[in-house]
Amino acid sequence: MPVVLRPIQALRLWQQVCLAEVQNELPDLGERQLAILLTIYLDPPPHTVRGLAQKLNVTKPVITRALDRMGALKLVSRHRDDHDRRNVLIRRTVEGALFVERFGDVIVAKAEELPL
Amino acid sequence: MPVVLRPIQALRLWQQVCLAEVQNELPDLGERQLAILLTIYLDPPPHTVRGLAQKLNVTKPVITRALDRMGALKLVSRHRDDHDRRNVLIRRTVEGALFVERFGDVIVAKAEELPL
DNA sequence: CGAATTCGTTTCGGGACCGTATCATTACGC
DNA sequence: GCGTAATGATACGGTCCCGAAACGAATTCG
Repeated sequence: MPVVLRPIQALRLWQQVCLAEVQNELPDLGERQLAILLTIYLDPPPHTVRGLAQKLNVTKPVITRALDRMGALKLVSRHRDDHDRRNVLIRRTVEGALFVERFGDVIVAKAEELPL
Repeated sequence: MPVVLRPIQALRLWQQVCLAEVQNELPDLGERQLAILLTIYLDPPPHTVRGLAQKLNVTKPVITRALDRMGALKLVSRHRDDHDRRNVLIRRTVEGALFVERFGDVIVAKAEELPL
């Protein structure tokens, strides 16, 4: 069953979720950081700096710095690749999984509240 | 017909839209700016700085600065209220309406592409 | 081996944004 | 009028982020 969404509903949904995120006191990740985080949690591993940079069409330092910030928040973790020690593999964390899960729940909740 | 969205679909949707916004070259508004813009275009007028600040639960300078930036992008316009010249009324613009409309279309398109 | 390549990080200069406090202007009660 | 309240704008100090360039470490290839 495909997801049916009219433009006005789509915009309302986005507004409600943005409002919820702005109002809560949690650290709000930027659009780029959120895109990176969701990619790590939704796309199949392994994830590398270069791979993420290509997927998002941004430069590598953007990824490095986003990982610094999200790593400090324990949302992701970095590990050297033993097969090619130049690579850094980005992995999920328990905290990150929880964060993403809650975020998904917020979207679903706001979608259910949408006026018809 | 309520909007039905499972968590995994919600997250995928958010990821795809974030990716689309990050990848396009257009100015990317922050989460707050987007929340303000959508509120201006979705909620009934009139809109004032104070009203928006209350609705978003942020301080007034946040609104003023966001309006500065979005005003420079021609997405909104400011006008003095003739009935109470302390007030500033925020109004829509043609460019802003186009921006919002196009944004809604992106969300709808990404929703339709979601895997089941 | 040694040079070139690849990967992730760091540095640098600059811009965007925030929160607090303060300001100028306008409205309103006395 | 005059003081007070309200509105939006501004000043200041600080944090975060960006893009470009340069860098160190690891790998590949001649």
